[in-house]
Amino acid sequence: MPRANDAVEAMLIEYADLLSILFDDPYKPRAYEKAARAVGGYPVDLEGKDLPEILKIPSVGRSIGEKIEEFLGSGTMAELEALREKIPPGVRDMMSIQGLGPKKAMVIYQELGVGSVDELVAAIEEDRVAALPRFGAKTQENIARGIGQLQSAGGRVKIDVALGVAEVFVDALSSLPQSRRVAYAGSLRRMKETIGDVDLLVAGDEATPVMDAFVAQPSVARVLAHGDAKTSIVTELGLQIDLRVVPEAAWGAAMIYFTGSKAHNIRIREMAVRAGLKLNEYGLFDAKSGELLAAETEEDVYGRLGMGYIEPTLREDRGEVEAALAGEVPTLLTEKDLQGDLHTHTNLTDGLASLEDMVGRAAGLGYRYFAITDHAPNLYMQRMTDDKILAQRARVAKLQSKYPKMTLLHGTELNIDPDGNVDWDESFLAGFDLTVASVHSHFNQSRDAMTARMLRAIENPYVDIIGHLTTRQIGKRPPVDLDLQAVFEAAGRTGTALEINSHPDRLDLSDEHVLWARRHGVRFAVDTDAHAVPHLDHRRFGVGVAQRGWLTKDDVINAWSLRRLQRFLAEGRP
DNA sequence: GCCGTTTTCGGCCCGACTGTTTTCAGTCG
Repeated sequence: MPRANDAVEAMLIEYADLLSILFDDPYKPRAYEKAARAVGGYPVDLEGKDLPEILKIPSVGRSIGEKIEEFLGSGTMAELEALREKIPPGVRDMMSIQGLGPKKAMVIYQELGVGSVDELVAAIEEDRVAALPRFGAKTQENIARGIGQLQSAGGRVKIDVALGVAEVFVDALSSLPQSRRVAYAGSLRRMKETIGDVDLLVAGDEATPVMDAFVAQPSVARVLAHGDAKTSIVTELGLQIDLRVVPEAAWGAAMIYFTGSKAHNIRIREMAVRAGLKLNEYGLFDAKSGELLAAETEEDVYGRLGMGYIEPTLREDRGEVEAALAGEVPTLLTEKDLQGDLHTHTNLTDGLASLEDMVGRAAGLGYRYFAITDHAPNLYMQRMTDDKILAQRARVAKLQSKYPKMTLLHGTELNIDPDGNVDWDESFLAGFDLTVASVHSHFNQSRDAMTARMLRAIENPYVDIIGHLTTRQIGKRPPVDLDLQAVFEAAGRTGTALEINSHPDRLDLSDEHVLWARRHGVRFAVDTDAHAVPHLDHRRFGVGVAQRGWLTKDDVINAWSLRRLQRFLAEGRP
């Protein structure tokens, strides 16, 4: 369930959208958007908070504060309701069409009486949009295409898909003689779980040949814009890619700008303005003299603003600017810190690879320990038995002699049944080096039942790690309904680790859940849940989530030494 | 609407591209 903050954020953004449609003043909606972001990123849950508490949120003044208070108390806000009376919700929906903003949406509504995307489609078919003042055939065509894009792709792709596309383009552009440096930036570099469009950056003196080579790539389906500094295309998959070419001397400033996030950029630009400076994609300048102060590396630019380097995964305006100013940016978990993987499967159950192949790849990754955690009997389709899992334990023990530098741990992935019970009795569970417990069915239980179920599993002394807590599958299955506050408190109190499942379809916990859970002292396990050898490399995505959740290696049990991990696993057992 | 060791009023992040315009508004990132 979303926090109250998320509901408030959505309310403020809707209000800002309606203001931008109805009025000309651009600053008022911007103030609401800014406040909305501040609320969304605010670490304290606003549920039940009074006005003095609300006013502690930056960018929230009396006017917005009172609206938030009203909304928290009544679930709605009178002035928002009043604006909703004036504008059908479909007009706001139209703003999600590429190329159609608040002003054009309002003209379409006022002049044509068109108040929904469906009605807009009809109006375009009748050629009525092109005839509007300051519209035209081109504009109508672009809106039509924007609608097509909105309805087909729906926008975002999963991070592994975007990364694959980005790497192809980076390779192609890197081979050009005009390219000095090539990199992807944007939300992909920040490791967001889904990617709306891919941002590419090339350093070079000649933009035109790079832009021409870009639009000539085989997977380009359509060119949206083609300029000297900026070009945008859409691939056959419907993924938009933006390319910017900048002078090499401005690489650092450009990387900061194109990595974002937008909120982060706004924060540091405001800081620059206040210091009498100007920051853009070409560098940091003295506002008066125009003198260039920093541009070549990201470190230079942040340094000149009085901050240390900020990792891309932190750049969301969730406190990283304040931390950097105070010199308190945490040293984030990296792939290299991971000493092992604690959730993996073999072909004894539903994995594709043999025990030997999985362990072989784990050794190749340089792990100091590695856990095999095949499914337990209560997931009946896996056909697990006591004899089979004990035979596997013997095989693991035998295989150990081949890997003197890596300790093999024999574990299992238990099934949390609807009542919160898991497979096997305590004496049998005591025989495992570690256990992961996860929900695999009955996703639609009530919030109360699901929370009780999860708490019971967390309290079980033989459960070491909760796997994929919410069971969401990105774009396919929603998360289960849970009282996360209660779950995180219990996990922190009992020392039950929560998994960050690294599979790009899951990424469960999400970054926001990690931020929330770590405030309760929760420990995490960044695991792959690998069902095949290549899945072991998904850890890069799990590490991305961990970084976005501000985790250091001290927070992550499989970044610890074997001794420390074993002490952690032993704690709480009878 | 918010905010202030340059400001309690007058600013508000900045630049590129498109389309419909004869100098710029709208949109996007």
